[in-house]
Amino acid sequence: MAKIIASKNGSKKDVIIKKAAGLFRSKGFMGSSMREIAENIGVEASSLYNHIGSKNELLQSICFKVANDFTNNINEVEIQQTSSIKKLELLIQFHIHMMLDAYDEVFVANHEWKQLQEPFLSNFLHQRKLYENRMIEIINGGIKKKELKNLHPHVMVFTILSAVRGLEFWQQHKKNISVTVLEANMIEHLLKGIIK
Amino acid sequence: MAKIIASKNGSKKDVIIKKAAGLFRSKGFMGSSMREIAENIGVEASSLYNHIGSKNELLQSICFKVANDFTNNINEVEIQQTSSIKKLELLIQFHIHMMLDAYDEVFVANHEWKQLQEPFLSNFLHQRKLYENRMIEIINGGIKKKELKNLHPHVMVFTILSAVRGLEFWQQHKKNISVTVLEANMIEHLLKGIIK
DNA sequence: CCTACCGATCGGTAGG
DNA sequence: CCTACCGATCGGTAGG
Repeated sequence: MAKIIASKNGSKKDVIIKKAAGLFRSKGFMGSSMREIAENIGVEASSLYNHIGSKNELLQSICFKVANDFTNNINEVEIQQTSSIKKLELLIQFHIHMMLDAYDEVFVANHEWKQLQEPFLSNFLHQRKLYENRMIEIINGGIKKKELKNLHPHVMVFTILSAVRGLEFWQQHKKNISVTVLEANMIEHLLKGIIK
Repeated sequence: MAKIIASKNGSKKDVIIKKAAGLFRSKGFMGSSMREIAENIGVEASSLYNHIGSKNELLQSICFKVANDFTNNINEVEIQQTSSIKKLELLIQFHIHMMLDAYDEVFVANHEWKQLQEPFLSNFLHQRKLYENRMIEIINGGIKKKELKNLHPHVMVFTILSAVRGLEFWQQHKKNISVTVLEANMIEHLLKGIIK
């Protein structure tokens, strides 16, 4: 009769979500069973249902927590009185830090959102679309003010967003490359290129 | 008693693999059943086993076809007598074209390789590691010849590799952006940056 | 190529 | 929180 131990900054539900995020990242949503999550925590699968409604609800919690974090950040960035370049830098920085602080969750939101059920799937995609559009607006502002090259804004946005997702790989090389180097190098690369 | 129709340039097995790639991309490997693949083709699930050995074998065929295509390309690029910049450009170009010509397969190789069984999983990761190392060597050459900035080669490699993966998103915007614009913009961005 | 079927495992519920 | 269990679905096989 083991028990789920709620931590200081999280309910039992949060403990389950955290374990689920780790498992969903390493084995995928469809490849992870409720029995595995339960085993990881030390209880029977059926006990989980005292704290959560369904497996899909776990995925929803993970995906929207991540989406909301990014939305909140761009809210702050948008109102700053600074150049478009600096705004992009702030956004990239936040993506890098999210990837380090909430690796499992960001990974799952990036890879498993397709398994979301309606209406959550549509909501998630809508929120991501809005985020992209707001990035495009920042870039359009930069092009108008001649801060940025006149490249296709949409291409720039998903080049940047995709590049920061590459930090998933980086998790395996943590020891060799420091966060500071990584951040500086990546921002340099994505803003100023690599040709000398 | 429907039959699998082999096309001119592919056996019945190839037809099954192609359908599987499409399904694995849209629903994930674990989220796709053999019954769904069969239904897509118009036969019963058990009939598939006259042409293939197992579900995992389908994933293997997809992942290694893609891996081999990339390996063959870097073989050709490496021996060319040209600058490191041109070599990177050729590699990026090939990634873009693979993403367009074999979208499903590249997507599956990128997202579902984790579901590979041993020893295929190790082989796949090894092959990818070799590819990355060869890109790093090209970049190191460019740094020595002062063609490229002295940034961390590994960070450059996965910034580039991740960025081209962003073309997955682009599939949804095909109508608005031409391949030519996309290719030129992305290469400009990844090599020379976006700051004016 | 199909019908018929196997054992295993799944998400989830009832009831205590 | 657990035991016991449900119906559904899975990958795969036997046999024709």
